[in-house]
Amino acid sequence: MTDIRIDPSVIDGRGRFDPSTADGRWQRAWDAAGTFTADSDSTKPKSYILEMFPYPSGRIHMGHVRNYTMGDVLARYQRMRGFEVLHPMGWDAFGMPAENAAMEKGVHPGGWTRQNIAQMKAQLQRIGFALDWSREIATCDPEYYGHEQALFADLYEAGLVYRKESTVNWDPVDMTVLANEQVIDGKGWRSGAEVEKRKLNQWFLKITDFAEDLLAGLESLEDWPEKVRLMQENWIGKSQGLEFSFDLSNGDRIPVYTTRPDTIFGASFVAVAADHPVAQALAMNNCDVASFIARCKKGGTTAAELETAEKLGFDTEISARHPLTGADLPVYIANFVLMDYGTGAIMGVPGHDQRDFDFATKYALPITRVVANDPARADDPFKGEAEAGDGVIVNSGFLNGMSVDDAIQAVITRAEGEGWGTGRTVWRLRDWGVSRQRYWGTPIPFIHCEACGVVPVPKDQLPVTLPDDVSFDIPGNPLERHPTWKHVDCPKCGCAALRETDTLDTFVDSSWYFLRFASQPADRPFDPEEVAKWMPVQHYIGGIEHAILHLLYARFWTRALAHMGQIAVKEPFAALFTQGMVTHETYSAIEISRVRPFVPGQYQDSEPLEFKKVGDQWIDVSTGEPARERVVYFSPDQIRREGNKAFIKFSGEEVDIGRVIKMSKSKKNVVDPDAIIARHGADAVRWFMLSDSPPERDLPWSDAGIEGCARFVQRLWRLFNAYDAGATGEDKSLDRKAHQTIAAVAADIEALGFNKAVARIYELTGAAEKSAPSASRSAAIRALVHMVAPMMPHLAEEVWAKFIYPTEKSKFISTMRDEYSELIADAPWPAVDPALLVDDEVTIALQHMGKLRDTITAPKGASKDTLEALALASANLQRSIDGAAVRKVIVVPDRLVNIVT
RNA sequence: GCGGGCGUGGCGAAAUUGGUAGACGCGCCAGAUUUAGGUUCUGGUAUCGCAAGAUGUGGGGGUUCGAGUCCCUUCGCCCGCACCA
Repeated sequence: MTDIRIDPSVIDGRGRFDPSTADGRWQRAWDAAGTFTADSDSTKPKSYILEMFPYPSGRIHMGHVRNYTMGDVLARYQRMRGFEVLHPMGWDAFGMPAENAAMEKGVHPGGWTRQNIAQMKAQLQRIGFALDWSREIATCDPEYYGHEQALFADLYEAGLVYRKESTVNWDPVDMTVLANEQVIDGKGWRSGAEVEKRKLNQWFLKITDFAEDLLAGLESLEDWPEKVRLMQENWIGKSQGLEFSFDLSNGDRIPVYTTRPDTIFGASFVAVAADHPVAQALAMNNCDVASFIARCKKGGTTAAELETAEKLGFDTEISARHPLTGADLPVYIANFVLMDYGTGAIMGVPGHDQRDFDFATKYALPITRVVANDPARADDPFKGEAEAGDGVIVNSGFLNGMSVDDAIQAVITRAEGEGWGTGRTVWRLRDWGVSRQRYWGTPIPFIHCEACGVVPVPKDQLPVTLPDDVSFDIPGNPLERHPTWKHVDCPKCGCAALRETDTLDTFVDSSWYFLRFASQPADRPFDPEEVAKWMPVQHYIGGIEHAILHLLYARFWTRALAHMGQIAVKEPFAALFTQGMVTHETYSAIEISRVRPFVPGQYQDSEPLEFKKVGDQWIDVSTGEPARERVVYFSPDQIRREGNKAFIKFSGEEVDIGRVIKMSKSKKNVVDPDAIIARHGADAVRWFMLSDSPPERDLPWSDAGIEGCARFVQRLWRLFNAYDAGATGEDKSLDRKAHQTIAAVAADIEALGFNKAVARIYELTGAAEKSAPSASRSAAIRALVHMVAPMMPHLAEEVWAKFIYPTEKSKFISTMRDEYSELIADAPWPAVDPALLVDDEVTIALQHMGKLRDTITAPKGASKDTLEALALASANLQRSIDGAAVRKVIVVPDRLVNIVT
């Protein structure tokens, strides 16, 4: 333990807490003492607290501050509860923004990233987080991604890695692959060219091998939010259905898959995906088919785009024989059928599937009802949309009268009996495509040899490091066009071969980083024994935006490692918490400007710009042409608020106050944590992050709010300043309040109800302020210092060192050594006396017909008869009853009496 | 299109198993302190009403002695959708 030796003179003498000196003082003290360095050999019980590590975009934003403050409170609280806590921090450092910066600013992605990391680390340190920086990792360091390459090779050996053709967004002008976010309205974000779908040979991870297990595992994740489990369940999307084939008039067969075999009699067409072999075969000899398929390839690859795109179909003029009715159904090629799901072909049942309904309506195909609410209404017309709901089967031969569920079983049984189909489980989950045609990522450690095929880079040659000498002035993958990097000798035969130039999806980097935090040997990814000491993560905190992909991938990766025997746990995160965003109102004004550039001489130089509104359009008065309207946003520090109005500080012009939305650069509604910390100190910001809004909900930032928090920091300082170690006398009600608060705050923190814990601390503070000096009051103040220590650690250390530790040390140190450790960061959570948790008096509500008429005070645990007698003695209650006959009296002990007349 | 979520004062919100709706904070109002502003302290603040009282948890309906909480229905807003991290 370090000796702190605070010189009282350095602590602000004007009676105010001064974060500008105190924050740094205690951050240095924790650092010097190694307070937050996790010891994996400790005999204490272990607790691993983890927040999702940040992408080093340049600056810490308020969302990070909120996220890490929550984790920090948990980490510090757990330490006070006697746990050895692992609370690490690192950087999810690969990704596109670095390449974008390289293209826009001409900097190297690595240099840009490392500079950002240095800056953001300094910012995090100024907030005073209890982090073990000795375990810091950045995924862009070869020391990290080299181990990742080794793990990838292990997965390959275990048969969980393979290559296949897959569709990407292709920008035909920039000749480059585009991410979904780089496709805007179907066009490339830089070139503006119409994006095409293109097939590439890519690397995949067999996450579908674990679909059943990933689904089943969700059951055990009791401390995950229900909604995240539901989202994952839907994402995995297990469905049971029927696979069967249609015989075609041209002699082919088309296997289709349906989750609604009960509606098979309602099938009026068959549709195949544009990539379907049947469609591809037709395209060979028919250019109409080929051009239709080309048309389907336009547009992006996102689910939303595919499913909202206008339904397009091409009648192949082939017919398919219905296996039960023998009817001939037309076969279409359709853009809404996906090759990746099921068999890439469907039976179209327009009556009971909305997409099929839209399609049938457009191409005038029959729409037959086969499910009805009531058998008598078997021929009711449709009201402009499909009916996907439950009901009774009608117009369906042997199925008539059955429920949907029974009919599904009946059709599967018959199909299997007659040999024309089989029941099959299909997953919505697809294998994870991890190939990225980019520079700034983990190189995929494989070599392509003409003779030997795909050969993994031997482990003793890892890491495969990225070359530094790359340029971003030409589109495309710099690794692909690097003059030497990809040329290597085949590790097997020694012949000239080519290195894989794809890099790994950055989600791979974040799928195992929590293991590397737990254990960091130089020669392998992690030490299983060390990992076992810490895993699983006890609390994992991050944004809801990761509810599906990151969390599913991390669960998969952990399972895959367990499958290979490398670790023992299957679920990486025992408890998950998804926090809300930090929001701020927006300030905007409409800027109206001349569309045509100003041409001297065309009109008078001195002529003022004048616009008038004609209908919805602004018109440039001098040219008569439509003017350009543009929304301009202003940042909060450019704005002065007055009542309900907002003005630009500089010009005094009034602006519109917009909605409270997530802080974002484009809307300029960001508040920089650094500026706030410089002004109010770290503790005020931390307190604000925890106050008011429940942590899972959005937190609206406000200047008034942070100022209120800064005032509360000073209010606590004054209360702690009034601490009297020698005070005597007992204040029983304050004792009760203090102990109830200690217990409730502990419960709130454990349930991550920080806003509630904050409210209780306010209440106890108010009660302590109002009470006269007494031993009880001094105890309440000591308890408060402990309780705020996880939330406002700098203030807590300062008051501990100045007001409490020096005076109490000599008195108690022999008997209460732990509580009186020099740093409050090392102190235990205050003990609770259970006898003080219950009140001896309670307030009883008196109701007449359920309406409140009076309240009385009664001893706790009073009998029903006593309460009834007390209630009937109430004048207010009697006035309401007004002599009516009492029919019933409901007494809820310690709560209420309700008279029914 | 599919999936998920959220609606309670001027604002952020709280409310064991259904049992006093609005704790706590912000803002606002009044007063005290201060040379002034800020700070600090005291009191008030759901709505209507002088009051008694009535109304009130997005809207409508139901169950119950009693509903923010349970059921049905309806409206509004937000988020995710596989190459953003």
